[in-house]
Amino acid sequence: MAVASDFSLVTVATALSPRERFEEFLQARGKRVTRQRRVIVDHVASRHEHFDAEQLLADLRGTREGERASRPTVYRTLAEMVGAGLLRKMVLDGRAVYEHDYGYPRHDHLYCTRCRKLIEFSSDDLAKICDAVAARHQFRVESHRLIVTGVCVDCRASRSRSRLQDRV
Amino acid sequence: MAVASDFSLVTVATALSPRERFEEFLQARGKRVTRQRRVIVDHVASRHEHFDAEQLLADLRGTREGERASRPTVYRTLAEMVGAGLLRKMVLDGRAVYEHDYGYPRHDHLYCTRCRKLIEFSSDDLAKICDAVAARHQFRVESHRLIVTGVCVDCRASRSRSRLQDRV
DNA sequence: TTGTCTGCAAACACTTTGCACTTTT
DNA sequence: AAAAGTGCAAAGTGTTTGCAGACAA
Repeated sequence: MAVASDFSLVTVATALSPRERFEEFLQARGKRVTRQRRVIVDHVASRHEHFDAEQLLADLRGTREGERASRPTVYRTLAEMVGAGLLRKMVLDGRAVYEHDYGYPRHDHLYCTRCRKLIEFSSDDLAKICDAVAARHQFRVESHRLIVTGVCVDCRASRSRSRLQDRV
Repeated sequence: MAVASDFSLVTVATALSPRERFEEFLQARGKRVTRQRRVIVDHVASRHEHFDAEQLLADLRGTREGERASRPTVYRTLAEMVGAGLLRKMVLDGRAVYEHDYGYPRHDHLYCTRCRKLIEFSSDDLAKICDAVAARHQFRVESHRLIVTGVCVDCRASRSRSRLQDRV
């Protein structure tokens, strides 16, 4: 899945590697650094695309024995990584999709309903709008999520392809 | 569930009642106007809050025989109402939540993670941002959805209440 | 009458959980 | 050794589907 790569340099600027950060997070709360957790963070860190639990599981199954993890462990570890601030979770078409959140600037998405591609973008004005609205309602903002749904350039060109059902 | 009611007057300005609009929609495509479909549109139209399938089902069960509908029929009819432009669907905490979309201006939401209340707001600037971003990516916008997550005034006041788990 | 709709039960996709065993600390 | 983690199988959610009988047109 294609992803805007303009942000990759930022990652380099991060002090700890995702794996280090995760281990620190685990140790800080008496959790253990297991083979499975290492395998999962490393695998996730090695790729920059959006992914879901099932994809990750399939990827790991494709690797050699000793680098795998069961479905429950994958789900449990993804949840921990979200807690550790390594991943962000969003729900799309009924299943959870994850993206990197460590060393990446906050951003939102354009979502193509035909090919299901996610295109990242960020907007300072958007944050201002959220703050202004929140202030008006005396609401304390923790985060926001904007998804702009439509059709991407590629799919506008090749309109032959049958449209996938919108299940937003 | 409390909802900003600033929009209610707009509803009055609508030409057809939700029920009429739905029947028109059904007839236009050879679908039938059944007792269940009538019961469901009427019930939904009689209330202005956000709701999910399970709530609607429970509400109908509380009414007298002859005004009920089975779970599959409720789900099927909600999907049709979305198709008819009567309802908008959004996914929150893992289940579909519906709100009126007929005669209501487009808006977005503040979502309180403590009491799970949805507060509506609308912003012209937001639409401009979406358009600008889309133009930059040659993306054709069909819709957008912004959810600002945080804590509402009421919950900020009564902080005693244990925080519900964030499952956005 | 004819074809759609309904309700039931069963199937679904995705995710979580109970528990005996394994591993890290 | 003690505590936490793993994998399996099973259980959950919320939602959808196959089908026989019910009903609108």
